[in-house]
Amino acid sequence: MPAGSVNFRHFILGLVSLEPRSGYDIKRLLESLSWLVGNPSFGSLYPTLHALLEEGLTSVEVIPQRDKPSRKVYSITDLGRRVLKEWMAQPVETGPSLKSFVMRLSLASNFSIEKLLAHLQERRAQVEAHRKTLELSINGSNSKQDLKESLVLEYGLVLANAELEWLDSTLNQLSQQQQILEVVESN
Amino acid sequence: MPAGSVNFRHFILGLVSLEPRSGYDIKRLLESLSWLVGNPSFGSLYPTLHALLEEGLTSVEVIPQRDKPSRKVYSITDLGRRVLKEWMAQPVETGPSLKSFVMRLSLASNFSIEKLLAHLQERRAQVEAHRKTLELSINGSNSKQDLKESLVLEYGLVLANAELEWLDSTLNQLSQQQQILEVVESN
DNA sequence: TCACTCATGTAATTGGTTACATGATTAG
DNA sequence: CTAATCATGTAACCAATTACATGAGTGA
Repeated sequence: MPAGSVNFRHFILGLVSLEPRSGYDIKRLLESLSWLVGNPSFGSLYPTLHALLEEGLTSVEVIPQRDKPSRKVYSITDLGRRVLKEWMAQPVETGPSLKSFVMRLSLASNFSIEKLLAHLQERRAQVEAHRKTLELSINGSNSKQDLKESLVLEYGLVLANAELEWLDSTLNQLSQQQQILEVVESN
Repeated sequence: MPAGSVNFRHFILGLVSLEPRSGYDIKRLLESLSWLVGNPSFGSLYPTLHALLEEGLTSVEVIPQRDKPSRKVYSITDLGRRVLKEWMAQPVETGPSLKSFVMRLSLASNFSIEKLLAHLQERRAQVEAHRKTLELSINGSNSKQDLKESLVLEYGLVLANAELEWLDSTLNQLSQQQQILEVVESN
């Protein structure tokens, strides 16, 4: 069920862009991040790798190994880089999905500090909006749902607040760093 | 992309079990919770409603309205209740999915306090495990991924800790309530 | 007049999943 | 001798999406 789901295609392209990897490499990497971004099965991983290759966004190098199946290591092409850039530029869909945000975050951190700031700020705005609606429905006078006054909203609020706190402190740190860089550059 | 996705079927059945609702009702309800549980489109909502009906898990009452399309209000059947109960009993899939947990949480809060406690404890164990692996990879000496030492892990850790805190305090409160109830009953 | 809410639905497509197949090597 | 790891892949299936169709009433 693709609910609230996110292009693994682009994320995988991004991972390949960081350094050349095989499908198996990617799987292993994603395993450790599975809670945050999810962990696509081989059944979808390999086909997307094939698709990316066919569309010219990546290239392969087949590396034979003694006594093991040969690895297929994918690298990003110029075209791939262009497509990836485009994807990174467009806004993250609003909604429940931590995933899409985290995907971008993990890639953006390898890009410029400005882009990173932009992503975090975008997220901040979304979470802030989310927090407001939660608060409204908690104190809200449209009192007719059982669900509403339940734990769920409180739970959501706690997570939202924690996220906002982290976003703020991270934004602070980063913009300080940025200012330092600017000063250094201007000398 | 159906990554980490979850049976909306059962959740919808659960919503109908709380009180009879139409497809439109459900949509409106889910809208306010979209951040936490997601908000299925009509294109999937109506068909699942049809399927539930066909399988005898729900029944309909068609309520004609003057000057508006008639509403189809679904109620749960005995069979439906049995199936729902079964679903609630089986463990929540591990993984990234807030969604599946929140779905259950919002339904469980209408059930017994024991069940609620069980759900929260299950979640606690999962999040705790998640937190540990995150901490390991943060201090971890398997230092070769750029991603690893990036913001993502820290972000995940912050969210996990916030969730754990909330889970603990909620578990405390609830088990206190439970003890009080027990005392009352034994008198 | 235009857009939105109410209220239902279908068809085409997408992007995942599970289960399967292959096959050698290593660790308990 | 069994199970796990490395490493690739395909086929059948599933649950969601988007885009479309219909149609009256309300409010700017």
